Amino acid sequence: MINYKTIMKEAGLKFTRPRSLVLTALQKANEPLSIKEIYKRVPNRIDLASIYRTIHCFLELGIVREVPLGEGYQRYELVGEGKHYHYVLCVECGKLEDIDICLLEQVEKMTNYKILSHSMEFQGICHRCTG
Amino acid sequence: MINYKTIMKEAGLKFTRPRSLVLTALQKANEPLSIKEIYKRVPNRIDLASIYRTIHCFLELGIVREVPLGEGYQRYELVGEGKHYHYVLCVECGKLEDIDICLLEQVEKMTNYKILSHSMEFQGICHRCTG
DNA sequence: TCATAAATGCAAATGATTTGCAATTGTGGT
DNA sequence: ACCACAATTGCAAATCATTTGCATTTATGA
Repeated sequence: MINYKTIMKEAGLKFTRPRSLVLTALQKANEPLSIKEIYKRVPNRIDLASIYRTIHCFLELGIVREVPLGEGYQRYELVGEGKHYHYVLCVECGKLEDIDICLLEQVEKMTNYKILSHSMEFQGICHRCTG
Repeated sequence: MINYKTIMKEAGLKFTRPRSLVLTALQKANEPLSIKEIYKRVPNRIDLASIYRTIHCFLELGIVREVPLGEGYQRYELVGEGKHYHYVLCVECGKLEDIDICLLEQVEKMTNYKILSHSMEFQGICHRCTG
């Protein structure tokens, strides 16, 4: 179990109510959430600006990663311990599935870069929608 | 050599001056361009809205692909014949390099989706900036 | 050359994200 | 438990990317 409060304390940041609520929303979700979706899932209507600020803070801490699905906005998900996902979005029915591949290490070796973040998302038509 | 004029004609679209100029800008570029960069590189100041519309048209025709680098806007590049690229962006110095890997077929098999588009971009720190 | 649908430019609208600032709230020390 | 203070919030307004409506212009094929 990751102790987010400790992570934030060590970074000299406060563990505030809005931050806690955003974490909970992300933990409960079973897919990456947009800012608006987080907004809707958080009780007591936290301000949108605070959610944006919270997410940026989490991105810097490495708690959260960005999932760009080409929808015109970003989605975010908890990084969790080690393992992470990539997604296929069906552009017909909106279904989102995760794929279990990642090239991180391969790319670090190929490029000689220290990779900080990456995205690898696919858009297509799922088996059912293809007919 | 790809004949863009023919492609467009066959799709029932006009090969207009703005479209031609956007194509030229993309052909001359050695990296994916943002809408603003295209705007700046096109002579005679085509309207921004026309560039957006042109790019959408090219995306539909499959002439152009979207390259999301997490910069807050999109970049676009010509698809060319067959081969395409993925990128690593150095967040320190802004250098952009391409990587020669692609998982398209592997993912189509794994997921049983018809993949229409995908992104796979990396952000990190290049060898020189790491020191 | 002409007719006509398609495309453009302009200005205004939209949607996502950011920012300034006064009011509020965790946190560490007492 | 209380205080002091910096960090954070909420609100409203600003910004930036992208889209849209509409009157005017422009390729295209007859």
